[in-house]
Amino acid sequence: MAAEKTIKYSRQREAIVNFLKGRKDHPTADFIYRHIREDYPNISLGTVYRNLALLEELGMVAKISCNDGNEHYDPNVEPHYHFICRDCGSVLDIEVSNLDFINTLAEKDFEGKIYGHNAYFYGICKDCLKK
Amino acid sequence: MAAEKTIKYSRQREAIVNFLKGRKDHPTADFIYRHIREDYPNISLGTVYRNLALLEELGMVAKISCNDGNEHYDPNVEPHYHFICRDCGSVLDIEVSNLDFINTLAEKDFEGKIYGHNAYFYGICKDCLKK
DNA sequence: TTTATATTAGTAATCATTACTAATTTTATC
DNA sequence: GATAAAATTAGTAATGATTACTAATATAAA
Repeated sequence: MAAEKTIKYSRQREAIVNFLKGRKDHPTADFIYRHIREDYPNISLGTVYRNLALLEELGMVAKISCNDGNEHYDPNVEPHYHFICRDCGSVLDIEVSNLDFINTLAEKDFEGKIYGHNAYFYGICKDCLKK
Repeated sequence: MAAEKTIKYSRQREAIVNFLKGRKDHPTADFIYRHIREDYPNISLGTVYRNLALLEELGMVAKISCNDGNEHYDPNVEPHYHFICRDCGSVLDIEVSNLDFINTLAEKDFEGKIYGHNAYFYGICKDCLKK
């Protein structure tokens, strides 16, 4: 029997959610920490990690592992694809038509069961193209 | 001017390459270390990491970051797709027809330049389906 | 063989993330 | 509004994967 833990409000958590919602680049925990510090100088990095993990558990935030060694966080939990800029490293949303049919393509000669996929696109973002 | 470093043979490196070539599951550095230790009890984990990095630099090994927190290594450097089993966590090759056209789909309404993509398929592998 | 240099084993350092703990906040109840 | 139980926090310590350092060893060319 899981002892459900009731969740109490915290300003730190609210600040984290608000900060995330205001960004398009899916920052890392450390980036969030350094920026929220401007408003809450005493917040600790552990609090940021703990809340991000909780928010993920609650389905309010998605963790994006995009192979740069750091976890990024996305307030948009709807399935969608990401683009990673080779120059600046930022992780951006990219709108792509539904690609679920590639699961069927992949399952064609595969002896296991495929439930889903994850895809990242690589290239140069709009801002870096200008430079 | 880059001072090119000549590369000398080492049995440890050879053992790493051979071990990797004999596997289908793209092991982690630590897994390779633990197995090569059976033949070379004195090999150190650092040697495994250093050689894997060198082999990657030489284009003889590919590093696969598949979101399970550990880097996996693949002796097949030709572009191909991977499958990750939700049960046992193993990373397997999966044969899929060329999917480069999804780059074009993704670039449609995107203001940057797309050079490539990376996709992972998730599900249950053949062996775990049996259980 | 000799000699220069790459490589190694072993260990220490780094970096992101997680765990721990006493003090503080939140929130339900009086 | 005061009280009390429980969640949350800040601060710090611990973890785990990976990288860096160094003196000793292995390789390869002369």
